[in-house]
Amino acid sequence: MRIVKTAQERKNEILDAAEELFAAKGYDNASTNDIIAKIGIARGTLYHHFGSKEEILDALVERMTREGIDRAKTIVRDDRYPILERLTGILSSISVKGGAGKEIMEQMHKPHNALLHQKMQERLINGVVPLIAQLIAEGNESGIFETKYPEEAAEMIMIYGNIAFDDNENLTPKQKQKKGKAYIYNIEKMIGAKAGSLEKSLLRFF
Amino acid sequence: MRIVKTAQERKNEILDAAEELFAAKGYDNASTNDIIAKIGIARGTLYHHFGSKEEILDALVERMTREGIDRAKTIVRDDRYPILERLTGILSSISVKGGAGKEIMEQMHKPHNALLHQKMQERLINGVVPLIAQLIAEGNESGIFETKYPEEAAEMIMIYGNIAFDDNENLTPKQKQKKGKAYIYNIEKMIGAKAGSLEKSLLRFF
DNA sequence: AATACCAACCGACAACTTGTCGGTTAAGAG
DNA sequence: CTCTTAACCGACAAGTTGTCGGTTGGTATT
Repeated sequence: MRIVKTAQERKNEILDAAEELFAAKGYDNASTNDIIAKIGIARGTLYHHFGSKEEILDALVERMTREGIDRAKTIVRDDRYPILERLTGILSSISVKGGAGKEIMEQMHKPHNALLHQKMQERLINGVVPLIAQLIAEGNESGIFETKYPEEAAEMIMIYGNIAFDDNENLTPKQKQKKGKAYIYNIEKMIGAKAGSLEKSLLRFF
Repeated sequence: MRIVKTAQERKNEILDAAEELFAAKGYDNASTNDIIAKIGIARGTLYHHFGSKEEILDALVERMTREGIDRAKTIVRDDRYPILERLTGILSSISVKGGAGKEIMEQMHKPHNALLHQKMQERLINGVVPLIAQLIAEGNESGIFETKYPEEAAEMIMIYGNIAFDDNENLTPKQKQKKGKAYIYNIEKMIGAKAGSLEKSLLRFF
């Protein structure tokens, strides 16, 4: 008797396997055969649920980024907190962004994961940049920031943040800390925030 | 009678073909068979000159970036020009960076070129960031800039510049111009340059 | 409780990949 | 005129993705 599951269950099962395998071997080197072997299904079954290997990757990227983006959204909208706090909240969620998918993040900058990396980056940027931009614009109006280009500043913050805190395994803790400080310092200057205001607010998160 | 060429000649021939094919179809979708068919050599010949398909990519990336990096180096070292001019010189060479390899740049952000994209980015960053950092540090000493973190500011400038002016085909000229202005504006603020000084210097290039 | 339907499942197979390897040949050295 | 060797060749192994006709388990219908 063959085992039958709902499409949703099976899809998740496939994504779970893909996530592990892509993290361990990279997208290029993990084959669809590896996936089906891992969960014991036939080739046809895999392609019944996903149209191609890349479609699996897309679904996985979607699943991996959804949580982070949703969290960022709720942070931005929660006006119980001042703008500064909400901004630092997002920034810290960017550089942490590990949590569950930490090991995949660590593998991501490796060459054989270029596609995964690019797709995640694109989704994170599209999802989070508008949120940061909105916050900066708000801060602009309320007088705590001052910049002519909130949208572009947000892009710069997000893109750099995403790349710079990515391939950092070879840095000492001290270097990492310096890099983080410099990041905050540069952001403050760029959006015209009072020197030290972001850093101060960021400290409250730890 | 079979045609024999020097290793250098043959390698360039292979890289030429690879460049065209990767630009047209992407690295993933262009096969080694496409390459050897295009120049009429046998499989074994290709692998006599390059150890793997990825090695071809690496050599190609090296060839494509070498010229730009060399140019940036000479710009930085040429102290006949003031610091401001040298900095804007590099910046414009980043966002232009087209010239010969323009069409490949236009294809580069597409998904099937993620690896090429990543490798070029890495090389450009490693090659150019130290140059920008040095310029900023010099400007710092001479009093025209003011920042605590020249190195990190340089990273941010380069990384954002590289990504932002990359997938821009879908922007109107007007939007592009705004983006460019914002980029310069943000850099000025970040490195503590006098407002408008960079932009003014940049105009002299056109 | 028999019937019919269909989504989930299967695995052989086609068509392609990359990389290997033993053998061949042009061209220069001695 | 040989000898050596770097450049060259193409058949082949081992693997990859995606397809497709056919099977089967659950579920709705009567």
